[in-house]
Amino acid sequence: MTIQVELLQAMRYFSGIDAAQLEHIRHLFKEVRCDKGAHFLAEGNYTDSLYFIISGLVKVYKTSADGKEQVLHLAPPGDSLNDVSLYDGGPNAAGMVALTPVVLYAIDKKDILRVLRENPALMMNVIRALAERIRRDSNLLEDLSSSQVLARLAKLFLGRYGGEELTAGLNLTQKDLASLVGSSREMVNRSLKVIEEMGGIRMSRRSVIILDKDVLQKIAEGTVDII
Amino acid sequence: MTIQVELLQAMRYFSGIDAAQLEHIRHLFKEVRCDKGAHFLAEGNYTDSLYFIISGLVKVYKTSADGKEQVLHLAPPGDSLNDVSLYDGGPNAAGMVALTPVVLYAIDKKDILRVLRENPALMMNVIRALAERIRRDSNLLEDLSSSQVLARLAKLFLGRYGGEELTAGLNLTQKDLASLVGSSREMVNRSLKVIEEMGGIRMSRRSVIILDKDVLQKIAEGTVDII
DNA sequence: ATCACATTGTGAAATAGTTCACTGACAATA
DNA sequence: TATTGTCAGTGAACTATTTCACAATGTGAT
Repeated sequence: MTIQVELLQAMRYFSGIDAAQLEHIRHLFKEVRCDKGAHFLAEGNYTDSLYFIISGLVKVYKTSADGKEQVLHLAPPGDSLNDVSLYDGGPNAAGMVALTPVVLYAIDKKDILRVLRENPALMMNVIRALAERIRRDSNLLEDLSSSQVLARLAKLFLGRYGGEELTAGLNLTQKDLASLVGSSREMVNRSLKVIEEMGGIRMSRRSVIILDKDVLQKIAEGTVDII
Repeated sequence: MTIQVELLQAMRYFSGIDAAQLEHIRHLFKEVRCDKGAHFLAEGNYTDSLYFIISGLVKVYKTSADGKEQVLHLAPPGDSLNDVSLYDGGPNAAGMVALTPVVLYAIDKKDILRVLRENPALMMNVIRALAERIRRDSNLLEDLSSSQVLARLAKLFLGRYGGEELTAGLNLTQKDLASLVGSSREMVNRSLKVIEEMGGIRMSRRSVIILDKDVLQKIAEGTVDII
């Protein structure tokens, strides 16, 4: 339950901030542990904390009126969670689930806002982090509206989406993949088969092994015709 | 060509910043005028300026490999442009076109960064502005991947997208509407007819008049079955 | 007024993706 | 080991959307 300064330094927010300063604020954080599968933050609610991912992987998603889920991001360690509602005062903009066991450091809204105000270097870090996220989101947006499922899946495997490359240990189901690329489970299943036949991946239960990035690259570009 | 402090105060970045401070930095801005239709910022280029919209409307868009355009935002006066590349150091994340004659105030990257560093209140404004944008983008993202064209069009007319309600004076073509909702011109044409028949809008060349928001609301929710 | 051009309207064919319905495979646990 | 439940595979019907092709309409420039 002790908050470690070295772990804080690995967060995007605190990169380049010196240990002495972090030493002063470490007491403001609380460690939170989530089991795999835990929905620890619900869309639409008001949660007055900011979270940092120390370890594990978090799925950030939105659910539409008709129940369809769209994954916005697979957040790896170093990422912050729930920034948006903190800074714009609105409700939580997305839901979060732990895809693996997750360790978070949590800090109260009022505390982090105070710390920020007193620390311009930190604010610049936040600004950069938010800017990177906007770029990522708008790339995803463009992609979702232009390329087709096959290409989107290939891009996913190339690590173009969540920022993290998908590894074998993730244990994502085909349904998960579907909501990552904004499609249906069946479509993902069929597309995976195609990519497998082309030698890009090998499928097995709850995991996909990447075999040939060049093949994926070609599929991602839509250069390939499927017959 | 004179930069006016009162106009600066109307920008999201400078809201709540007092006139005396703005007086000190006004000399850093340059006024830029764009004709309607001018593509004044290209995606992928490096442009070391931040822009503020004083008047007019700017279309912010991305173009995919196969030439399809997706509109990210219709930016109204008060908005800043090109923030992302400024803060993350990457190339321009989107292209920009003036949809009307536009007046911008431009400031050099190094200048605005210096001003920011010296002014924590300003930084907090930036953080809030970026957070609002992330929320907007992720709503758009969810929407594009879930609802269908008819519903997306209705939402567009309800002002749920670009943040601004579409007015008659905009002179958008059906092709423009298509790239706003991520669809094709023909599909937009047919959908507009449907909405018109239901009494939600009245169409005329290059403009759409909103007649009945309740009808639009129902269409947006997907409550309506089209026969 | 006329010509050229951009915009709009529309049918029909093609396509991508969804949904449904069901089967088989696997894994956990009782 | 039997049972239960989740996950993966797959055909078939259906739906939304795109694409193509072309006609009609309006607009601006000369």
